[in-house]
Amino acid sequence: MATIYDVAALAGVSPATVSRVLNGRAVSPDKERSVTEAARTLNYTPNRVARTLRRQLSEVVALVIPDIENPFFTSLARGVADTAQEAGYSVVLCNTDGDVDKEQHFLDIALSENMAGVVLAPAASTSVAQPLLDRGRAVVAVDRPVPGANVDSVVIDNVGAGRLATRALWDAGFRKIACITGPSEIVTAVDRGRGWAQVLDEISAAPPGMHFLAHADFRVGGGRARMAELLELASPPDAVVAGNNLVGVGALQILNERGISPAEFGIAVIGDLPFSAHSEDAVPVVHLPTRTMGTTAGALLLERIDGHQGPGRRVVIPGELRTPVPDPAAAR
Amino acid sequence: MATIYDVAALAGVSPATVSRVLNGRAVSPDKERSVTEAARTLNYTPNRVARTLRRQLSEVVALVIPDIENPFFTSLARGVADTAQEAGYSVVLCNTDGDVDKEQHFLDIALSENMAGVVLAPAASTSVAQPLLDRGRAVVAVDRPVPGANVDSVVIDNVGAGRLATRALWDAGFRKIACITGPSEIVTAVDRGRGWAQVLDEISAAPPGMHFLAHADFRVGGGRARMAELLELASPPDAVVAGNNLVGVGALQILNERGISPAEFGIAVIGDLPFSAHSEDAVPVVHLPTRTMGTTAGALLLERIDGHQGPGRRVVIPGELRTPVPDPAAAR
DNA sequence: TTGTAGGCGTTATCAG
DNA sequence: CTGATAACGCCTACAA
Repeated sequence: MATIYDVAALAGVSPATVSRVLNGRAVSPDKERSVTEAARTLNYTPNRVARTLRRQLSEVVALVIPDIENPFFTSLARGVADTAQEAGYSVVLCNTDGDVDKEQHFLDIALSENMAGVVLAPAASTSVAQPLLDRGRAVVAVDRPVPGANVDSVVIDNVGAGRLATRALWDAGFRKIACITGPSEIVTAVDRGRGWAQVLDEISAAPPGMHFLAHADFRVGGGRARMAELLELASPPDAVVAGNNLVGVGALQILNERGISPAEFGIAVIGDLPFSAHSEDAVPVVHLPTRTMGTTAGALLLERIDGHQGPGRRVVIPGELRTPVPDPAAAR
Repeated sequence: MATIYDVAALAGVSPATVSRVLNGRAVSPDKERSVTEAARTLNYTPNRVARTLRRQLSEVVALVIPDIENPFFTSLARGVADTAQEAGYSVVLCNTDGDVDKEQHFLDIALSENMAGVVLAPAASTSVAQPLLDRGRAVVAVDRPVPGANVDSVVIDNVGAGRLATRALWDAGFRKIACITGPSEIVTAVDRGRGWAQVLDEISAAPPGMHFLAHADFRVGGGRARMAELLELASPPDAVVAGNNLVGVGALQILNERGISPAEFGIAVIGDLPFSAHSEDAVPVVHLPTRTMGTTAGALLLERIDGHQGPGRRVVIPGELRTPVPDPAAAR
């Protein structure tokens, strides 16, 4: 591998001059030309490892997410990648599988690899990015907050999303509305459940009890299991709010398997249903602009990397209710 | 950040001895103890950048894929990550968006970051990993082959998968079977189309012409567009083979929107339908063991990293036809 | 503007 | 078994 010394020798200048050319600093035009030419003929590529060691900072940012198979997070990832790559940073994606230890491991690596920053969708509320912050590294939390004074966060208005979904079902005439949200350790999940409870407390003469609030894991299997249980209840609900996209898929699976139509049993989903092949799936959905969350998080991260100081900023992004329009083709 | 010198000073030994302890080399027990203790009290973490610079090789492998939003690739990614992390390597995921330039960029970075290896799902058949191979880096191609003598590859038996899907439709009684496959630049897509053509040539008295073979991009939108076109044909098909999972989703969308049931118009999909909420989607599917592809690719990569020499190995993984079982609940 | 030289933190070589 | 020392490739004072 050609080094900066090889280029310098071929160009007849010092390594320092080569470095200057590479980094766009003032150099006399003729030397600049001979350096770029020498670099090209040697097929020279700067060694990023050495550069990082010297500069104490690499041009890589990490994106740490709990579930790479959830379209919510892959869409988010694209947003982050777009802004970061725009600014010349490479993005490496780390999947924690919701495992706090794996997450910690990745954060350790981000630190010891001198990565410029981390966008973190924390697996749990105990996630700790303090070592990174102590070293002055940029950290932005996304989807869920992270403890720490100087971390920016980009989150959904989860209470509001829960309210929108619940309200949509109420307005459609359903009166016994249940909710399947995520694990009680995940703030996002709890908040969506709170939104559900708020609306019903405000609006309903007889708000349902807590037996209408189910906690699933945020996967298809969780949605299936809780949905099936709700239907077994002695006094079952007539509608359900699904706490995220995958829970929504699971719940819809159960309803479809049992031949229950959306007209008889209402369902509204928080988050966008992935890869839906059916217009019957055009249930009310609270659209979550995941890509925007990603670009926003990326922008905040870049600002921090560029030296922005100050306390953690908090960007709250509202969900947007989308009720299906009657489809003339399907209604034929 | 504590360095190896700090630890050495606190433990009363030389940096070299600390390094030996860290790397599990022979050291007297008492010194070993004082070193580990000093490391703990200083909260010492080895600087991976410096280590990589010195060793000329990092403990990171890259996985380069064309579409992070396609479950086919995320599942693959989990397989690769599992085996690689098992062996102590960190996996960084790079999304090329099918863009050859982005792909090249990531390969350059893998090189200049001294990464140990790359698992590459190439965006195009022109993808060139030669610079990596020249530097002795491990490279494994997955899903699609890559030019180069010493690259191992893990691919689907795409012709076989095309045959299975087509045969399933034929056996179900359909006689005018079309095929929507991927771009003609992608070998995977072409091979699946060849499988389709083979079966019909062998089995049909009047094999369809090439106007029954449509090339879409491998996305939902592509499946939709081509499916709609096929239905407009003066003499339309009565069944279709979808060339991948996303094309399958798109084709199903069109069929569902028009109220066409799988009984009247047959569809078989190569690849697993993601997040399906409907048992009507239980169409014949050629299951592709993506996770296994990932673990296999990871294993081959690790062998190469460990010094395995020799010409490129080729692992071909068969698809597996899964026909839906009649669902008593849905049939009620 | 240009060159010299030192150091980023680690590991490997070579004496002892 | 242990320690001093020289790299790994680059950047950046500092000096010219």
